[in-house]
Amino acid sequence: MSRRAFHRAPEGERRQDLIEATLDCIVEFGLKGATLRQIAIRAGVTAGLVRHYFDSKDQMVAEAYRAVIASLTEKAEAVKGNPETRLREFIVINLTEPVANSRSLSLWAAFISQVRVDTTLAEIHREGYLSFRNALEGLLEDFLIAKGQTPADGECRRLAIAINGLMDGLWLEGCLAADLFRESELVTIAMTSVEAMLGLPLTQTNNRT
Amino acid sequence: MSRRAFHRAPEGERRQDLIEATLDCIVEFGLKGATLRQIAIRAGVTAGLVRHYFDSKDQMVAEAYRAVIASLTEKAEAVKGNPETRLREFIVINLTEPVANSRSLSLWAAFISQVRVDTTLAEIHREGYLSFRNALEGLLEDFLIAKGQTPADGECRRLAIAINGLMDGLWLEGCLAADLFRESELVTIAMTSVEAMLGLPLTQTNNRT
DNA sequence: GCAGAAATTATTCAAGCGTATAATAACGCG
DNA sequence: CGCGTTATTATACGCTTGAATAATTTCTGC
Repeated sequence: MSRRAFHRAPEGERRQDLIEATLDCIVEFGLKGATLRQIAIRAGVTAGLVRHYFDSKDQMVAEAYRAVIASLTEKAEAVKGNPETRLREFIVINLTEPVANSRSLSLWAAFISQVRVDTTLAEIHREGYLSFRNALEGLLEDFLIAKGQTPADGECRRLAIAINGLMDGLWLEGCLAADLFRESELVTIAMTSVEAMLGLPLTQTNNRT
Repeated sequence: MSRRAFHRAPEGERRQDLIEATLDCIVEFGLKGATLRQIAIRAGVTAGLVRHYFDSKDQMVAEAYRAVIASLTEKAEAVKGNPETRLREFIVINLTEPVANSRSLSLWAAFISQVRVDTTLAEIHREGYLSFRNALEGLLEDFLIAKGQTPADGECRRLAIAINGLMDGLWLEGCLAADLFRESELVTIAMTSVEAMLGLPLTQTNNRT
């Protein structure tokens, strides 16, 4: 009787593989189809191994959610350049691959639908949302100040909410039905709309050709 | 040995009760927690009855999704009045109760996350989305024409996409974190933003005091 | 108020779930 | 090279799931 051959992976790597496999399964089979056995198959291990790396399946799923949030926000929070460029880049990043695609939406929706059920997930969510909106608010403040304006109290907050809403919504549309839009149509719409909301142009600067 | 007492309900009523119970369970326990037994408890019947009214649990869930879509769109599509009032009303309806609340979002997200998994749900979704956006596009066209404009080809489509995106996003924010916004703050933000995007004021008309 | 139809309950079933535990293979270190 | 550690597999367990079927109650029409 011979057992399956295997190799011992470094802890961090295996954990990441398991999380990635979890996300793959959620996308492909939904949250309820993402069983330990399916996840294990996807990760190329056996189901029992999960509990060697995580206290429970639920804990692994929560960490997988953290990974999703991170993948949705990390790029946008790392933009560099002058305020105008950063604001433009922020918009572009959030409305194009890899942030905007149907896989991201599937994952995001799967977890959001659990926020009411699982308080752990609810916390992870709120953290991510606030940090994202604060980043946008900072971007807007920098931009307005750079344009010589002194935004009134609460003005940046109001704009951040509105623009965040607009971008969430366009992101949603882009993820749900990418085929209904021409290439980069959503980015153009977002730029035009944000310009209208700010009452200022977002001229393309610093673009290398 | 005595069995549980019961009464025979009219077909339509019982079906509706079962669908309602299904949605309640999805909100409270998530899609994977919405089991036949839980649903039956909620509906005040026993689990076996479900298959007397539906071919399978999956079919019942699909019909429950149809009901959700209908509840999210029926009010907005019934607005009356002149174009400006209808546009205003459309915005208000979609950003206030009962369309905008955390229950709606939970349900919507639960189903959206399954769109990739279940082709039946995917069809129901696309139908609902397009009919909603078309309604908005018609509203915008009527409004612009009433304002003496002759919108260029594709202009209404572009505006409908952008405004639909904005409203989806604000709806999302309102559902996710209602406590972060003052009463009707989102409606105000939406109005201001739409005015900016259209380049036209949305004066409050026909309001009875 | 009885008979027949059918709505509802009760029970059973196989499959799949997450978890627990024991056996074993791989690797690092002397 | 062999030994101990532990990452990994394998197996078993108790429970829940959706579905199927049988038993029973309710209701309608006469």
